[in-house]
Amino acid sequence: MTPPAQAAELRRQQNRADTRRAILEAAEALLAESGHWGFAVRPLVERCGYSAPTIYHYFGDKPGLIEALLEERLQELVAELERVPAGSDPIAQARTLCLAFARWGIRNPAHYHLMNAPQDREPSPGSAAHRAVELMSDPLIVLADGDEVGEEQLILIRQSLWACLHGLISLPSVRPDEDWSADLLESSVDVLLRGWLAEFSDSQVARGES
Amino acid sequence: MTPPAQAAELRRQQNRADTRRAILEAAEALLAESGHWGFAVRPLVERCGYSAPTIYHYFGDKPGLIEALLEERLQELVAELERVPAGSDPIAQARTLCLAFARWGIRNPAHYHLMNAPQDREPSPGSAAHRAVELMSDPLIVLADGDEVGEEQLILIRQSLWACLHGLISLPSVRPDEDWSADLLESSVDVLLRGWLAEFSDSQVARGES
DNA sequence: TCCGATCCTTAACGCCGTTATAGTTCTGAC
DNA sequence: GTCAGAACTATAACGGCGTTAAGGATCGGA
Repeated sequence: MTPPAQAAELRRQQNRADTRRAILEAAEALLAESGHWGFAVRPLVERCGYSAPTIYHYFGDKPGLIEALLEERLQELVAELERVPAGSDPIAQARTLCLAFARWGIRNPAHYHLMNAPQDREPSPGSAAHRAVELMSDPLIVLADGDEVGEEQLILIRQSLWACLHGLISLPSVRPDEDWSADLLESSVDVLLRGWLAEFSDSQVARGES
Repeated sequence: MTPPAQAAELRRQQNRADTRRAILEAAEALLAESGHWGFAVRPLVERCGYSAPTIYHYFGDKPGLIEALLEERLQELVAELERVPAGSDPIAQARTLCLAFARWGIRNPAHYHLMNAPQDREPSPGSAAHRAVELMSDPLIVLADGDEVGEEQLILIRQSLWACLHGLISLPSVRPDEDWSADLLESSVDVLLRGWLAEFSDSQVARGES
């Protein structure tokens, strides 16, 4: 490729990145204003100055646009999760990870809702969503390696935490009329972790006795 | 009112009830087939044989139709909740109520989803939804009367149970790809109730020590 | 110079919830 | 018996949604 061609290619890529960015920023603003309902292509067309086929040119379809929107916010979440030290206590690590994840969801209710919408794509292996799942599973893997708890029970704990966190994140945004306690998230996570801990130290005792 | 007029009025009311029932039954069937996405007025028009304005004549708008749909299923839930004996142990009662509620939600994922949709109306005081909320709160009221736990903490427990149950009900229907454990609901409810029980017997100890 | 790829637009399609308009039927009063 | 009006139902449309077919403009490379 000749030097002027390289320069032209660069400029083209830059333009492409710029329009993508402009559309995504308008989309973020629209989502913040309108919530997950009300987030539609046509208002986005009005706001970003590009026509609908342009948006489809860059993102394929609406789920693709949402995927790009989520990717950005999920990178923030991944950064927070990566800041949690592995440490020696996997329970404390799990606690911190759960709180970080839930607080991210509560801070970004519309994004969280879109993440669990039926139109959601499978997270590709390189995506931030995939990385976030890996990070959330880390302390459970440590527990599994430590042989302190069986495989099945570990799956049960993971699913229980996941489901309850989902409820703690989504229900307050679904029922804004309720006066939600400020301690709800933290105390619920504590109760869950302590409860599950007691569950499998009991089973250890049981194993010791048998 | 003359006797023939009474008969005519009765016949009219019967016709009205019959068409309402026919529309609702078609709607139930459509919801069962298509899920909460895909539940739309036009397919219902095709299925029930009445035109769209007729449906709007009977139910006002789509949320009104959904409300009528929910009312029926919620009456089933209320019947189940009423069958739970008050007994002497409010914890055991709460456990049974939580499990009954969650299993109803898991059995009727589309109805449960519609119940928490943004278009949902406030439950009117006479509705089955209102009655269900009352029944779910019963054991917590007993605990409050027993003075075993403070008002604030009671709200916290109620919200925690509500939110976690919401997650345990809705997440499996949102993520059908995950291989959800059969024990998930029951063991999670147990962990939560035992955890909260420990939480406020601890605080009783703390109060005794202070 | 001209080809082809890229970028972007206008205009439309088929779906949705909803409603204006109007035709039919049946009730109740004169 | 007649006639106003209420109740019931239908056709056809409106505006908004996600999406796309068709075509024009721009621009780098042969």
